[in-house]
Amino acid sequence: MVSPRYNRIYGVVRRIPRGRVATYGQVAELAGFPGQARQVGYALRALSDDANVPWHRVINARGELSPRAESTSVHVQRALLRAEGIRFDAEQRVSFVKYRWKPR
DNA sequence: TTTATGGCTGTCA
DNA sequence: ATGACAGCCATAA
Repeated sequence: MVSPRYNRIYGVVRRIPRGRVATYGQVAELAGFPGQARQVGYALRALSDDANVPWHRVINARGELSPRAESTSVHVQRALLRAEGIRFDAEQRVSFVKYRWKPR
């Protein structure tokens, strides 16, 4: 059994459409925990592999992928995003103007 | 209970 | 543009 906030966070992440990205802060806010972006990171970190959550669509406020314990994960994440049609610039950053998820 | 550590973020030098 | 700092607070030990 997981804590309610985690479920809340997972729910928000699941709403991110394909080909779009959201920041940790944004997810935190939508989940009802403004300013707690870090907790979002923890929630995603604790996420099991078989869980149906597109964790790769969540990136940091700079438009970059957040490095995790596993150094390979960044590489994987980037591959997943590109597979969804998201482009990276020379700095390996995502354009929020184009891909930022705008929930209504 | 106290400490240390984080897949973050905004501000300032 | 890059680096340092300070808040947010849940987990693990």
